[in-house]
Amino acid sequence: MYPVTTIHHVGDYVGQTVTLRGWLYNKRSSGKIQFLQLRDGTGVIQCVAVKNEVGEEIFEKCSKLTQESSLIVHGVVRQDERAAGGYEITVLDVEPVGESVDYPITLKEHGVDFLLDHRHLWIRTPRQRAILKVRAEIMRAMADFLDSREFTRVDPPILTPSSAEGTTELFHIKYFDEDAYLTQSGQMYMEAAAMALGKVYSMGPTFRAEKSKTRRHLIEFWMIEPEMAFYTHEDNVKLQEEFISYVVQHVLSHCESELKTIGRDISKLESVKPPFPRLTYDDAIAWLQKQGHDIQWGDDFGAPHETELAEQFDRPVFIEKYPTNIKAFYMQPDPNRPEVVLCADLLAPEGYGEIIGGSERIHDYDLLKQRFEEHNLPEESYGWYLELRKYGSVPHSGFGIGLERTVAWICGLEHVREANPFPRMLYRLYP
RNA sequence: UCCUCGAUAGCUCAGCGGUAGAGCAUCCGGCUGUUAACCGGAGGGUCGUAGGUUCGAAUCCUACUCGAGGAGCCA
Repeated sequence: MYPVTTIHHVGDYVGQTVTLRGWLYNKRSSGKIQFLQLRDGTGVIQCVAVKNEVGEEIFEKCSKLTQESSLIVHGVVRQDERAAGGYEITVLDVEPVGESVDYPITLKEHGVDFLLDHRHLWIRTPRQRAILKVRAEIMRAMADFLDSREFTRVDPPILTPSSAEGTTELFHIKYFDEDAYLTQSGQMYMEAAAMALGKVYSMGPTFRAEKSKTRRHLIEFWMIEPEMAFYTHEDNVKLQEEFISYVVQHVLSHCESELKTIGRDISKLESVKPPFPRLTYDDAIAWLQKQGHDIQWGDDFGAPHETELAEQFDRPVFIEKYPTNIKAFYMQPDPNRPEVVLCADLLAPEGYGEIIGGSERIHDYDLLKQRFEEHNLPEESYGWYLELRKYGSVPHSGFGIGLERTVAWICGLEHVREANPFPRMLYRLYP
């Protein structure tokens, strides 16, 4: 019996015999020597089997292994300059575990459609593994940042009686004899939680039944939604830039090899530190008009507008104080200019678009009740939300960050579908 | 929902009116340092579906199906 370890830790065992367990990523052979590329989820390492050294029987076992067969390898860890990761294994013995016949994903090129149909296998490749590691590290950094600032994680429901904003299409399901919808945002519940616990955040899936078909959209995606009692718009924006900067710097220092595998140009991330540039909606419209765009005050930005605005800066940019009537009903009007609201969207650089939407929320009972009437929102569904303003209401703010867009930006991905392990897209529910 | 593009071997693609092709993968053989290894050989096809034009259609036309990229909406 030899110590069992992982590829990530073989450096601690140089000169010793260890046991590794994993899958055969690739194999090259040359008559009397075979090179087995073993992967175990923590990395890839080359295991060398020489016929004269291991003997006929073990050499034969190696030659029968096919791509993605699972196996246990016993061998000596050796430092070797020729190896990609710096270490190699000299094979003493192999134990085949599960065979793999006609593995569909080869090491050559594949099309997107084929890869998505085989997503359950595609995630085994080094690039996809690296993206999933970065995603996990981003979520860890987000939670660490918020936990260290005394936020409490609260999980809002996924089944809801109706929508938060009333605009987007929701997934409708039967809830026994009632109608229910899959959540499109936990925000309203987080507002209730903030009145109970002060500073809270959620992390979970949200659903939009929109027929969106672009590289920035998924039908099911994850949001992180912090909500803070007594926070003003200004406090909110400041928290967001510290939050994003912490996450990016954390990934840079913890995921160096993953970012390299993905091929990310990390010089574009190093500058992501506070303060972030800020434009008011007014400034942004004026700037776009100067660039020759046909856009008027009161219009919302399109994707090309967002890209052009963000391209001016080397870090994310806030666009704040949008016109009241193009934003959600619950946003607090600017006391000096009621035609705009105290909100900010954060646009990521390099054309990744909006990654955060946040605002100060209306805390006044009468104003919120008036908004309900203006937007024809049924009080039987939203009564509880209005009631929060009746019992010790306080100014409060929050924001929602789209996880897949953040992962896509930090990893430099072409499309958000690679940022989710099993993406749900228009026309794609399998696997 | 709209606009654009695509569908040929398991995969990636070429062929664009006259006998269905290549590389990779698979199988067989060779090779003691390979890095998407290489060299030789073999098997592998209802050219997305339906109809039309033509002496003849993978190729031209029409419809449909499926997918991709973009727009709108959003995170």
